[in-house]
Amino acid sequence: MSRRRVTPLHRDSLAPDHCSPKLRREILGRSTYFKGLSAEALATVDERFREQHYPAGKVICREGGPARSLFFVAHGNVKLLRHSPAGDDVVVDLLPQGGLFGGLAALGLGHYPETALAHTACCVLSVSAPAFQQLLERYPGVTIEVLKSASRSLNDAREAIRQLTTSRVDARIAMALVKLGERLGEETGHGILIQVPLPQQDLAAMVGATPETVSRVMARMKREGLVDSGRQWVRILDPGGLQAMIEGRAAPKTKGA
Amino acid sequence: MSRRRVTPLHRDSLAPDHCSPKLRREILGRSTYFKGLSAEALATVDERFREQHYPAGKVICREGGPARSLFFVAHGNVKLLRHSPAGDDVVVDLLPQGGLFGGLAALGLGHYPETALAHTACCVLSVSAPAFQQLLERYPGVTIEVLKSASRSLNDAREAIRQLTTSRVDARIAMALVKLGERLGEETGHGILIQVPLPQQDLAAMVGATPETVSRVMARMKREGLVDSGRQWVRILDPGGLQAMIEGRAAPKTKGA
DNA sequence: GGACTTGCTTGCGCCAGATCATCCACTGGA
DNA sequence: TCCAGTGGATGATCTGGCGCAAGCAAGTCC
Repeated sequence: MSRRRVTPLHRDSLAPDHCSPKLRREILGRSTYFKGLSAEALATVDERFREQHYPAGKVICREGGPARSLFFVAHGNVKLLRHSPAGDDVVVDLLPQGGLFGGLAALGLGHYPETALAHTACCVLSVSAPAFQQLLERYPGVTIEVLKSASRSLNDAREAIRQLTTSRVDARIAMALVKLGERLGEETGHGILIQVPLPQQDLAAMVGATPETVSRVMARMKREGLVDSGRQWVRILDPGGLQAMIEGRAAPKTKGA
Repeated sequence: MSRRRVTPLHRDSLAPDHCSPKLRREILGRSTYFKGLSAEALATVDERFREQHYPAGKVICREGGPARSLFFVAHGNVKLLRHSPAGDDVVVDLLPQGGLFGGLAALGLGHYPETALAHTACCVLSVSAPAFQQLLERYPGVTIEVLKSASRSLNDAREAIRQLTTSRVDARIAMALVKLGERLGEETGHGILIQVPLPQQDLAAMVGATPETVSRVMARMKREGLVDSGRQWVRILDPGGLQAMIEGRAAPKTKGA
C-alpha cells in the first residue's frame, strides 16, 4: 500500500504573514462578534485595534504576564498553552481565524492565564483592555456574542475534562483529530486534510500524552485505515471509525483473532 | 492523637429546603450579577424568576435534555455532572449560593451540557431562556458580569485540564481540597471545615480517580497531618502542606530517609 | 547533492493507579 | 439497643501508558 507521501500542506499559502489593511475591516465585519454592527460602529471598533504580525513560533503573550490587551486572530492560527510547574506544556486551544484570546484580560483579571503562540505565521489585532471594555459597554450585542463564544469554549473545556478523566488515550486522540478536522480540516479527494502543521508533539500536548504514545496510536490508526499521516500532517480517512474509537467500542488491542 | 470524630456538619442548618420569599430578592440583589441594579430593575429581574425547591440528591436538569431555562442557586449547593458513555460521572463543578447554571441554554444551545443535581437540599430560581436573553439585552451590565463569571469558569476548567494532564492524583486531590476550602470552607478552631457533605466518591469524580485511590491518598494526608476527615467531611489543617503537594514538591513515597 | 536537523517509529522496563475483594466503623432507623 | 446499610480502609494483583534510548526518514541548508 502507499507509504505516506510528501507533505500535502502548502505552508505559505496557508498563512501569509501580511494582512492587507483593506481586508482588516472586512475580516472584523465577518467575525461572529462584530457582524451585527453598522458600518460606522464597525469603523469605531476597527480603529481601536492595532495590527501586529508574528512569524510562526513567536510568542504573542505569555502566561502570567500583565494582561494589557485582548487579541483577535485576523489571519493564521494561534495556539494557546498552559505550562506546568514541571515545565510541560498543555495545548488548551488552537484558534482559527476569528478567534478571540486574552479575553480575561479585558475583564479585570491581572494576568494572562495562558501563553499564546503563533502556530502559523499570523496577523493579530489587539485592543487595550479598557478600550475593549468600552466597546462592550457601547455595543451590548457584541458582549452577548462574546459571552456565547466563552460559553462554547467552557463547554468544550468541560468536555475535554470529561474525556481526560474517563477515556483512554486512543479515544482522546481520535476525538482531538475529529475536532481538528471539523475546525481546521479541508475535504480533499482522499479524506479530510487538517490544514495546519500538526506535529505529534502538539497532538500529544493536546490530549495529555507523550509523543511516543501518539505515534503508537497513530500507527494503529494507519494500520486500520482510519487516518493517513506523515511529518506534521494528518489526513482523516474514516471519520466513522474514529467515532467508534471515541465511543470506546474499538479494537482495544491488536485483536489477533 | 484524637481519632477522627463525629460528623461536624449540621446538615439541616446547612441547607434548609425553604427559601423565604422575602429573602429571595435580597439574595438576588446581593449576587455578583445583579448587585449593580436599581431597585426597580431588580424587581423586574426578580419577577422573571420562578422558585423551585429540591431535596438533596434530586435532579434539577439532565445532560442532553432540551434546554429551556437557566438557573440561579438561591440556597444550598448544586453539583454539575457530565456522564461518559460508559456510565462514569465526572463532577465538573460544585456551585455555592449565587451560582448560575444551565447558562448555555439561554444562549441558543439546544441542550443542557451537563446534569445538575441538588447536592444539598436547595432552593433554585429559574428563568426561561428567552426571558433571560431579554434581561441581558435590557441590562448590559448584567451581561458583562455573566461574561466575567463565564471567563472565570473557563479559566478554572482549563486549569483543571492542565492539572489532569500534568499532575499526579495526589496533587489533584490536594488542589481540589484547597479550592473547595476556599469556596465552601469555614474557618474553625481546628482548621478549615468544608461546609458540604463530601463523600470520597464525589472527590474521586472531581479529580478523575477511583474512591480507593482517594482513600489511600487521604490516609497519607491524615498521617502527615495535612487534613482530618471522616464520613462525608473533610477539614483542612495545613493549607501550606497541601500547596506543597500541589506543586509536586511533596513526599513522593513513604520517604524512608 | 550531501550533511545536518528535526520529527516519527519502535523496543523494553517500569510504575502510578485501576480493579477486585474484603473487612471495618459509623450512622440512622426500628 | 441492635441491625442493616453505606462509606471508608487496605491488601493483592494487573495494566495502560510513560521514560529512555536507539534507529530511521523527510525536509533544510549550505
